Amino acid sequence: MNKNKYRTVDCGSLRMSDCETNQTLSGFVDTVRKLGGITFVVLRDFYGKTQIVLPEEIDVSLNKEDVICVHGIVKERSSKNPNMPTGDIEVVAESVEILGKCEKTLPFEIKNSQSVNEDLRLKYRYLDLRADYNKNMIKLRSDLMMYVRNFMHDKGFLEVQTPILTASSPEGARDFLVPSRLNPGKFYALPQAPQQFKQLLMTSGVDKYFQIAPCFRDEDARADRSPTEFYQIDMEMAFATQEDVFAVFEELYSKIFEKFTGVKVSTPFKRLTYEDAINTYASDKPDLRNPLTVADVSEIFKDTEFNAFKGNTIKAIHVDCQGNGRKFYDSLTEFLKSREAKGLAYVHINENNEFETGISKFITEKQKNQLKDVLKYKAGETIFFIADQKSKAIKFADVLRQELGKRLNLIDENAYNFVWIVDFPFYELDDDGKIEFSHNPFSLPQVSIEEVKKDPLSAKAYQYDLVINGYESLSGAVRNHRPDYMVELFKIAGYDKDVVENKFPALYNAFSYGAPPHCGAGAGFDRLMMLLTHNEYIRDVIAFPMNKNGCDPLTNAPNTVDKKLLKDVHIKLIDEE
RNA sequence: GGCUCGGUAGUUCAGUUGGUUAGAACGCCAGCCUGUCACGCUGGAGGUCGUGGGUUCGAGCCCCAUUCGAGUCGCCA
Repeated sequence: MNKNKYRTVDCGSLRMSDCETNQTLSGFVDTVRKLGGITFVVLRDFYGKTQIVLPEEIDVSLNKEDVICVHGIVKERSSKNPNMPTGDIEVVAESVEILGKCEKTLPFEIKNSQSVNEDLRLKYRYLDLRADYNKNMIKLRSDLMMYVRNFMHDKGFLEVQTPILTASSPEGARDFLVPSRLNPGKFYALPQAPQQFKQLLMTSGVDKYFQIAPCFRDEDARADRSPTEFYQIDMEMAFATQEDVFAVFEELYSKIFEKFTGVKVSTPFKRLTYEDAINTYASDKPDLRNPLTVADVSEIFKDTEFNAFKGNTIKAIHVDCQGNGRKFYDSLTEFLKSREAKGLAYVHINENNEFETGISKFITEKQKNQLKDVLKYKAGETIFFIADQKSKAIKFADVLRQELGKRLNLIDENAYNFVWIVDFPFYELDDDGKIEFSHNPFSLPQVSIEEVKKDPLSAKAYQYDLVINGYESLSGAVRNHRPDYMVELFKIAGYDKDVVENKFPALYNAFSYGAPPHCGAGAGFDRLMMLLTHNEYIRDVIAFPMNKNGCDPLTNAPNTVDKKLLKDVHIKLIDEE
């Protein structure tokens, strides 16, 4: 804070030792309490709050959120407020100047803004941000960004800024397009990630790169997904391996979580192969705070007479649900059906280890014993079954596992669980049974090209995610730096050499001049903020977020533009009749 | 694009089988109040019930359409 005519001290600093000193404070009027001749005003700035006393002689009419400047003497309070850091003192005003009057009726009460309709909050975001929780968020975000920058810089990473206007790439999400005035009919695209540029930097000989990079994707929003733009901690290392990337993030994240939440995080983080994650948790981003596991019991029921099970993949979860009545099961079934599952079968295990209720009459003694071997269930538990075609059975088992965790309070909300998901398959079959890239075509297979050709579907990629509390928080890979491999790998997925050359000319050409092996990752910065603040909504960790439909009610973006501007960029709108 | 939920005072919400003048809390305005700190007390202003149509003697409530918002599925490596 600068000392000047507006203030000699901020609103969070005065203590008993400052008593009898003359001070000048400026800030926003937080509350006004008038008691006859004497008026108490709580003055608020970014740093705190201080009570101001206006004696009867001072004739000024103040409203909430007026911006004022107060000169006065610090006095010990006759009745102190232990809930305020400055609660031992108050400033007895000698003069009050109104610097900025709050003339209009406030659209909402600032300290209650969290319960207000979000569109209204966004329209008046500048008022919403006056609230303490938002100021704390902005401060934390700034501190976190500085911490990451310092850490990466200290580790020898260079922050390199990559273009915001670049070329549209055929992979991944829908691009945001920007028309070119100088090149009629052509468009820039905003980058979905600096992926190509960071790999080009490696080819240029930059050894360690990072950037807190804006990324743009024109896709629909979710509570945890911003509809337009978000930030990534993007990094890449030359002559490095997967282990080197893991080491950077294990140190960075354990330090961040300890510094900003006080929670100790032990390293190295647990690792799960993609295959194990799917088999044990029915998800490639499992929340491991949830103790439930999913078992595949399809084999046990291969000769079943129960119609819903016949010919299907069957996943089972066993858990103690005692104390919950019929309503619990009905509502759970209802929930799964709302996600388009066909239904939810279950059996209870009574004290004598006998199956009862639900579908127990369809389960033979032999099947029961086999279930005991696989699930190791206990008396009093319930076994839930999901039966569907394989991909759906996995999907709904994941939904069920998460929902049981939530409804049975099995998740410690204050804990953080880190897990690396590794060994993603390089290829997978699409719905038509055709081989396609499962993650992206630019990672390196873990086996030789000859072996990939022999059995593409069992080839694993050096591709990894970091999952924190069920959020995919980082994704990365050891990249393929060999143009000859690129051609071969695209061929397996049914693409010719010229597809590689034409769609990814910069990378393909660059790699043809000798490229170092390199690897890296992109880690979601907004997601990290959400985890640190235990926030479910991504908009709550962004200073000026957009609404679900990619609109900003504050600036009215996106909006229509002048015809001349459109003409300049050679765009003609299709008129809607 | 699909599904679910919602739109009533400045804000958050209530509003019975469709029935008198649409309510509460907070906020706002005025008055009283010299130690409050979510100050208190008294009084007051404030409503196109998202929009359009329909059913009905009568609609905030029922029906249809539409619009805006949230959540979710698709989508997002």
